[in-house]
Amino acid sequence: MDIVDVREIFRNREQYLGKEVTVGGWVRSIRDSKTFGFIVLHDGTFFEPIQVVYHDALPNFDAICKTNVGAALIVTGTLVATPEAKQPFEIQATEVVLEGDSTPDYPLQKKRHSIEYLRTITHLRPRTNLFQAVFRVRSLCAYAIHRFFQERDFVYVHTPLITGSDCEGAGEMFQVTTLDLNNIPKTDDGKIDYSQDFFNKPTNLTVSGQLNGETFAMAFKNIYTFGPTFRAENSNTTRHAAEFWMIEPEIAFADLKDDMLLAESMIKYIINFVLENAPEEMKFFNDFVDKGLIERLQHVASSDFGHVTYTEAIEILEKVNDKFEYKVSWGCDLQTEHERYLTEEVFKKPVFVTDYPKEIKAFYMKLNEDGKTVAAMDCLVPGIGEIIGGSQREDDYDKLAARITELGMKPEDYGFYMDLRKFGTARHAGFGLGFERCVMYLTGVSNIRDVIPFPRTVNNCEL
RNA sequence: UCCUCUAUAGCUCAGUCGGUAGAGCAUGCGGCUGUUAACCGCAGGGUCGUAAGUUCGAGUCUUACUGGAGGAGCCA
Repeated sequence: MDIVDVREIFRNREQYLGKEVTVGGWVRSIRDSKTFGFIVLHDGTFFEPIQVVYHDALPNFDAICKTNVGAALIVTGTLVATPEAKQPFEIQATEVVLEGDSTPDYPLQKKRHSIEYLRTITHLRPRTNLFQAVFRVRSLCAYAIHRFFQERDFVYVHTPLITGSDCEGAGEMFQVTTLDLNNIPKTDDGKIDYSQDFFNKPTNLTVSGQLNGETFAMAFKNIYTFGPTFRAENSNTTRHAAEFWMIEPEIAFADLKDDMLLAESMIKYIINFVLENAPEEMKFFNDFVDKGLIERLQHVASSDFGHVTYTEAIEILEKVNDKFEYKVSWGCDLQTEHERYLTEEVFKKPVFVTDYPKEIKAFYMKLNEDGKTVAAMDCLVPGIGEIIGGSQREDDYDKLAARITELGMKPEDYGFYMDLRKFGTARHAGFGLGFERCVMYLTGVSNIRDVIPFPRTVNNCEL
């Protein structure tokens, strides 16, 4: 018995029509009349389910009628075209084998459930239309990102998840320790004795692979990282998670313009790849999650992203300051409401905001000639806000050392990072793309918890 | 962490002015020869998130707590 994927049947239907097929899947819906019944079977390989018709000629007809939603079945029968009906074809069953039954209290019923309810059944929600579509697109999106960089000969670098560097400074970190928290060893002066910890010093989960990535960029020229990232921030929003994935390319002999070109072509590549390879899923999002999604993505993929400097952006925003709860002026950080106004009202497409005041950006960003701004860029997209943050890196040893000192940090804590500026420094740039935010943008799904298979947020670490 | 909203049947919700609980779907049983979240009939199903308070009486009013949602900050 060769079980064929439903995807294979839909994609090569002519080859299967009129022939006997065997499929294995889970019951989405089942209903019976006196002498026959219908099963909507979904096998996970394709967004659309396949309809099975079973008659009372089957020896186990009564048992099939009692089958519950969610049960696993293996069905053999003839594939018949149904041009008059809603579905293109169906299987006239000659054999229905109950692989594993379900029960009447199966939490997914053949009706619409709220997304919040589905969130409470993390282990079952992948069986629903919405999450089938989300997680197939997530998978394709990851593949598209690897393809994009590999086609351009970027080297994929696995930067460490456990870091002993306490100088990443991008948010709260999760500490990693093997110390017995019920009996913490102390030194004579009462501090925690990390000499007894696994790594002989305090360690944390990474909040960014960028600094490590830079070392490889200064060896391989073009590299990217793609891996999990951890932030212990107490944020409770639709777009923050404690564990998320990030893509961080780093390119040498390149400046901020090259960086933005890379970011823009990457976003367009991902959009085109997903539209081409998940048409059914994208149509579903367009119809039921975010009307106008496909048109918007196609528009983004075929037009140039907007560009505006921070200073210009402030000028634009100051003219409509009465719209905002937080008034803008040069030097202030852009709030969510300002970012949304820029990308949703002014540009109506993704826009790069560049050259921010150095005070509101990280220490490693390249100081511009004006001495006031740095070569930073944020890419803002409608509906999500910041999806990419990047910069050209400060490659001048003395300027970087001065900036580190200016911020009250110690250059000696950044030994390896300073060495890169000492031994053959070169201009270089990079950015970080929030993978989940990218999936949200592609699908129109508005809560990050619904694009992560097993989301970890404050107070929530199920399964 | 702050602000706002919210919690009633397995699910989605209604419940008026404070007077001891209702619908649809789902489930069970019966009917139906082509359904599309099938349809028709009958039935079962509730400590109204938790704890206190006001009241003759609380799903309804008050307070606290817990969970959920949205917004803000932080960021990707």
